[in-house]
Amino acid sequence: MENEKPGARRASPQRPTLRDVARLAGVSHQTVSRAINDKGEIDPETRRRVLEVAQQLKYRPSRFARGLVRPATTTIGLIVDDILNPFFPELIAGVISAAEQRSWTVLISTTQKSPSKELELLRSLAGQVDALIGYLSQPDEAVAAAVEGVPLVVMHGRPDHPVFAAVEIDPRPGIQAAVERLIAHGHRRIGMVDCPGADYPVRLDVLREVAAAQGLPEPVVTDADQSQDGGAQGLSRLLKCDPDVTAVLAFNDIVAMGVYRSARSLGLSIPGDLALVGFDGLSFGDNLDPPLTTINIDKYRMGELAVSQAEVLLAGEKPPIAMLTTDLLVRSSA
Amino acid sequence: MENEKPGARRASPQRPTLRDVARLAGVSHQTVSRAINDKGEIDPETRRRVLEVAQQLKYRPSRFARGLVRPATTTIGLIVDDILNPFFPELIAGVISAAEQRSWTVLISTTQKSPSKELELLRSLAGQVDALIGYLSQPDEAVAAAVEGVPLVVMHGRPDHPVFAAVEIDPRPGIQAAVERLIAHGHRRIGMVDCPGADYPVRLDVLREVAAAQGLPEPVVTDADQSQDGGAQGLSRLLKCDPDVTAVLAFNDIVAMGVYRSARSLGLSIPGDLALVGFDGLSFGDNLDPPLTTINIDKYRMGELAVSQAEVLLAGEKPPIAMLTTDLLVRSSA
DNA sequence: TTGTATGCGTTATCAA
DNA sequence: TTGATAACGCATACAA
Repeated sequence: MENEKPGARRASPQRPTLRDVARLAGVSHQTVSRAINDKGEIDPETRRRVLEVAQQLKYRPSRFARGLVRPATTTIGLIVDDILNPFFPELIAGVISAAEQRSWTVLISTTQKSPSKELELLRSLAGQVDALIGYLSQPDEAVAAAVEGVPLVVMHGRPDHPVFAAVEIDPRPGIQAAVERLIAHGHRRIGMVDCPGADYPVRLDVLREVAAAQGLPEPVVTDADQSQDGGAQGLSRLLKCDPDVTAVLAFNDIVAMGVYRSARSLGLSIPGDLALVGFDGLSFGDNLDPPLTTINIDKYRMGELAVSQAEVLLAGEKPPIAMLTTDLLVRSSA
Repeated sequence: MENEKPGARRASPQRPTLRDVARLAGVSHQTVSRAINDKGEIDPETRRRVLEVAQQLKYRPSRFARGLVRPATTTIGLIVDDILNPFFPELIAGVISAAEQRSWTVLISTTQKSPSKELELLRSLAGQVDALIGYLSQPDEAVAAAVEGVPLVVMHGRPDHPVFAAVEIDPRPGIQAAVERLIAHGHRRIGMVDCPGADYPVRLDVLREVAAAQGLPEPVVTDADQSQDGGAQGLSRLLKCDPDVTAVLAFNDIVAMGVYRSARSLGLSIPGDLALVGFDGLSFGDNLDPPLTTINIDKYRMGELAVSQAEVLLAGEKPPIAMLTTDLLVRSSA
């Protein structure tokens, strides 16, 4: 019996299917499948003909239908704050590389500093992937609700969450080394341009502890926006609070760049008048004048670790927090 | 008739399906579907029960099965050279934003400067997306074979290809403005640290034309690797060729950073002894000392344009090349 | 309110 | 070498 409506039943501009090709080539859809997938058991001539028709129809297999039938390929989603911050590309590179090793594919999205979009993005991505990795800012409960059971690895630096896996940064070794170096250079009054709420364990707390342990006076602190402008304003505020500060720890390298600018306009030389230590170990810090001494994080490794965590999650277990250490990358600003 | 093997038929650790949940909840799979998708026609109580079972089973709908049945969502793949080069994150941001506006999802991959992986990546990605956008280095024929009919937008700067769509950068306005500025500052002998093969239209050619049109002597050129080291070596080679060069155009900002370093070690001040113009308009150039004057490309817009091109391709047409202009971003190095 | 039957586009099995 | 036929997991008419 002939089918009345070959392909006319479908909504207008739809993609051709295996059956469409089959019909036009006068074979069964199964034969087309053989041709497309280069299976052996097929006459070279029919193969050629089928392929020709397929090309003419611009046939392309549906990834959904394939996914349904073929052995599972795992896909992970990665959400970052702001891809323009050089911190993330390195992290992303680590994630991609680790995923590639496992033949996973990764889907990347960014909220571009608009935290309001985070939940929505999380929700939409959660429907498309097997696991998620995120540098997030929304509250854990909201996040948990949004991902609805999809395994999630967080890197946002937060206390332990019951179901998420996490990779965290231990700022202590780096801060310890930085403080020791500052002391060795005669500094005692340390200031910090902080960006509260964005880190855990909290860098400032660690700085205070280390300073206290070394017999230093309580560090002077000012809160700033996580940006160059924030850093610039932060330094002038810091100096207004306490003009005797001779060394500054910036929340991160971006903030540190603001400190450079501010120092320059204040007529302060680095490291002569002011020693400066950044945080993150961004490579471009090496091109600042003078090159920025900074507490380094292995961002690439961080991405790799996140993928490992996701792997464990996917296996149905909850891994312990993956800890990443820090060290001091000595350049010239301190 | 009872089914003998409820779920035992499947390979061991497989994901639960709608039917598994249905069985455990003692309802039909259809009812489960209703509960999961929050359809109205369902008793709140059974809904609750079903959801509970689903959660307990850690049920998550298959994205493939959904994709098969639901109205199509389009996914595009983006391949870049090297996500660590700050040029790309901006471009990526543009792509993501434009895709988001269309409710498309983006799959990002990078070859990390390993061109050999490019074709393989292309092939694998081609199977997972509806269209591709790529900053590629392999020959067009090889690329065409790899993507096998998947619509592709290229940004690698190459002569027109019969089936790919393209977005290209017109370096002329920027170079014109740069040369004029250099002339206004008394420069006549211009050098270029070039990275041949990576651009089209070729920046060097344009520079030559512009210089000639302005009655300047033929620019001195040296070929360099597209990296900081390349830039550093490039400058010393350039100066060895012609010690009278007073102004340099770098192939891009990364190369320009190498020029800075080299100039510093040569005891040359910028812009006093040597005027320097970069290419790309990377934002970090503003933090160099002195801030880098550079020929700017709107990278974000470039990403947006690529998505538009993809959209046209997806509609079955081949769009004309999208041209992106350049301008001079005057900072202080020239 | 709930269940039955059907189809989405592909691959795999098995018979012709 | 080819072609029926049956999954894959889900959603949606339509029937109960």
